Amino acid sequence: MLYSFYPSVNSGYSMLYSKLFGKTIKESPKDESSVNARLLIQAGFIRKEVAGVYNFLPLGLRVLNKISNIIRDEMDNTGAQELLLVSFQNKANWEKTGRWDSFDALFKVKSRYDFEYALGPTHEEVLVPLVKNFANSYRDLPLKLYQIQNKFRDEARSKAGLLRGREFLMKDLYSFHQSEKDLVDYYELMKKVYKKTFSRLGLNAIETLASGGTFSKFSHEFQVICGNGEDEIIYCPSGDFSQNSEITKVKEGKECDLGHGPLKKVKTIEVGNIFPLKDKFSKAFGLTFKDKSGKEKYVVMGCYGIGISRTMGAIAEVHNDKKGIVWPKSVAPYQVHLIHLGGVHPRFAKASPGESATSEVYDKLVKTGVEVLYDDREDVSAGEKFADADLIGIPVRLVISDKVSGGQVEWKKRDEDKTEIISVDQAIKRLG
RNA sequence: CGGGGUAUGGCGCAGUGGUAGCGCGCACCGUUCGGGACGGUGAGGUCGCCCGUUCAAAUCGGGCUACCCCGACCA
Repeated sequence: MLYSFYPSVNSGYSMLYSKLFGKTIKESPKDESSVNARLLIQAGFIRKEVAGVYNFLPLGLRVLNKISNIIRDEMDNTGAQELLLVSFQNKANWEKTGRWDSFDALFKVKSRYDFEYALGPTHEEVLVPLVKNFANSYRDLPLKLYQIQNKFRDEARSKAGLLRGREFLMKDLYSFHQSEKDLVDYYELMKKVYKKTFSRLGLNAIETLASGGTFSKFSHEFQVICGNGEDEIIYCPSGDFSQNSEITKVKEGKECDLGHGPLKKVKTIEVGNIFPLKDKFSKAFGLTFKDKSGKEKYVVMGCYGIGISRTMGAIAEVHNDKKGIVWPKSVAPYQVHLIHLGGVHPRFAKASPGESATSEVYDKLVKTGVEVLYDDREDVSAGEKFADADLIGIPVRLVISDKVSGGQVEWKKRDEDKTEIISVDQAIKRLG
């Protein structure tokens, strides 16, 4: 919560740029060419460890957490419960489903001794045996469990920054039902919930029919249109049809059945995917329950994933301009980028922060609960501060300089050119 | 996994046989202060790794590794 007793230092709500770990860099790294990686590295959100594996710096982690919390909110609203499963997984369970050999992106980890583990790329092999301990009766169903955790996949080729990594953050939810009918009801609900979740994240995700891979006969993907995406869909811009071009038999340009005009083919990023697993895994592990008449039946399952770090990459891919990232408000690391320009209090930063006009505004914003990144650097030109603010992409920029008088700020939104001078209180009202 | 490219200071780059340089950044001093300011001083590199050729290798030859891109693959 808010540390109001010590308002001028960093808290969960605020940060002094001079203290922020992870600075912007002027020239983007040459060994990255994807838009998301260049922007996110340049703006100080992430740093590459090895190919397809990225560290998240404080700004990046804030975005990741914003995304995660929106997803949590939506998942909890469907009656799901969050838990946290292991990354080191039991080899025997993977052999039981046959995926120890058939899942080719599976990382296999050997210990110095005779142990061997699967490094979790997905969690059916962990959760289904676990659920077996607790769900034995129709009274225990339906059951919806999810987690947010790093996944590992031994991709032949990682690429495009956060869009295809070997280690990435993912939300995976698994549902357990008495009947296929109950699964279908929840599955249909999740389609709506996914649509809404992505919309809250600032993405228009198109529900798309796709293959089921090693999981099921078919699945539904949530695809965001982006020229740099690696997927391709054929869809109706009016929203009643979309299929992954891997499986569709329909051709681009064909008239939509509902008369909306020609179907289009576009490149996309897959940010979510849901599968009706049915009894595939319950059979493998003997996950059964007793129904009302005492008959033993297989539990019917579904699973629902959202690539959280990939979604962050997708947002950066979609929401940017020549100057940098333009974060949607809901996932921005901070709501306000506060800038002080010389003139009002020359050398102000050498005085204790609480004494300058800008710091007073900063403290006021923080006390009100507004998340602020305050560029308190001295001896840095206006142009550089503006350039950094644009690069980082926080939705609202507030400037205090000799252009504004006491109690006022200059307000500018990241996605607009217009600036206006308003009172601090007005600014707070707008941010509320 | 096939093909292509790259590897020199924190970042971006130059340097085709004689012992490494520029811009940015960083540190200090001064001047600046609304769109990436200026002057001065200074720190920082076993030139990805190994082997070889040579009196001498960032530079030539061989091998390896890492990263990026295209393709194949991809809950």
